[in-house]
Amino acid sequence: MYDIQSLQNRRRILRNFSIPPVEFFSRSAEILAPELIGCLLTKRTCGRFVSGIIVETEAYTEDDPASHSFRGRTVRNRSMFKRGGFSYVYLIYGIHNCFNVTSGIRDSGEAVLIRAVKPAEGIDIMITNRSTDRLEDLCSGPGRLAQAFGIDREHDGLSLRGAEIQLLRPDTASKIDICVSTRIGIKKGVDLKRRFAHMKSRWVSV
DNA sequence: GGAACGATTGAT
DNA sequence: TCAATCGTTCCT
Repeated sequence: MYDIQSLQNRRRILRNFSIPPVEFFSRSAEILAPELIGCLLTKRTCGRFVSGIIVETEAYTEDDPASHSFRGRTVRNRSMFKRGGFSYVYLIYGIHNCFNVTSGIRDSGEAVLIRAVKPAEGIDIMITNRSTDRLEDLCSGPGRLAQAFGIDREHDGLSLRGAEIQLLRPDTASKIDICVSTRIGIKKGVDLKRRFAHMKSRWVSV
């Protein structure tokens, strides 16, 4: 579908973002996770684009009992051991997909879970995918976000500097107030403060 | 081969 | 508070 309004909206959004260098992702998950707040996650789908500004993340490292990589490499978590800048997508509770950004060097087994974004582009697609038109419910939570973007395990292991999914960094560093807290929904590593959220954002989960 | 469980969500 | 739902992991 040729949609001049969508194209104009995309041009306006992309004006302030660009593909970060590989080194951006090669830092440890704890460093990268807060840096991803304010970045743009964008995905191509059926000739259109869905995108949003990241407002909530969580860091997972290999020495962390809550991390999928804690017990080493398996069939499911193998993407976590790629170098930084790739997707790690897994199914949770047999129902929901969760989207992660790998970080660190190759074999380090680190990733950042993207828990929420502020919808920016393709909101009509998100509404269709999510079967709700309540904007706060579209992408506030990892399962919701993946559903809104149409992300599933088919998108596991993709480069986030590639054609299908891109993670773009703002060109000008603006000061963002970030709230650090314990992570959501885990039973191990509960005391580690590795959740990062845009302060007072209406778009974060819980 | 089988059991237990999980980085969640939505309805009650 | 609880059910949904299934791939992965780990144990036998």
